[in-house]
Amino acid sequence: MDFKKLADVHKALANESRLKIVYKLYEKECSVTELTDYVELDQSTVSKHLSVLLNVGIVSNKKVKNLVFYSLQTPCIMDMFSCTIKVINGEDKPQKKCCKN
Amino acid sequence: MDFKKLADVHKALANESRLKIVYKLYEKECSVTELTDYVELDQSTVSKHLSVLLNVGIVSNKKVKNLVFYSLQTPCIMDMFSCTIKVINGEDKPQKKCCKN
DNA sequence: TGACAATATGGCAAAATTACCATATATAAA
DNA sequence: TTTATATATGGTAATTTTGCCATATTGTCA
Repeated sequence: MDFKKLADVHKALANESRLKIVYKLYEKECSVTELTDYVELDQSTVSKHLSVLLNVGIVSNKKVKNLVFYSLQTPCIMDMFSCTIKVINGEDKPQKKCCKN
Repeated sequence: MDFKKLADVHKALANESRLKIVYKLYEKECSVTELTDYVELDQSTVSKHLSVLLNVGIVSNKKVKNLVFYSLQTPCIMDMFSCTIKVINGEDKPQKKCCKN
């Protein structure tokens, strides 16, 4: 088990602003400017957040004219969140599985 | 959506040593001493890692004599990891879900 | 080409995280 | 009670993360 890589993915998700971005991208792909307006942080900060998500493969991007659109590469992430929310609500208990494959 | 709490859960998982602990606890419940031997960190460090996991509800503990046993409270976490690993391997692609409920 | 808009990068200060040491606390056994 | 073992907590230095500003880069359009 590569705990380093596993930790890196969770690190990418361990930030409120990046989580907001991921949720937004689940709705639709967005340009950096759209995301910057949405999360209300400096454009350079958003750009860096996006590179963190890009580096672990959670998002992908494509250039259209002078815009760069980001999209959620791994919808799987949203299933992870449904588990995370169960953890928050203390809904999962030993002997049960929350999302069976 | 409470992005703060969501981020806190992922923060708890955003550390190699805590991930090792979670995997170990998936096998069986362990005392702090057992976990300390396993991850090879200072006992006080392990104790603090455990309190992080405890605070977000990922583990629970119980006292037996002068030992404190920790156990995985949310097996759901292991399903999250199977998704995380797909992210790492780039196996998930848009339009597909990796772990359907 | 020049001017402009969108995005990325370098640098920095503040804040958060990590792991250690020392020590406090609690429980058990002698 | 004394001693020993297990766990938790306070303090601190090193490292990492975060977000800003300034600026570089890239692409579009006139």
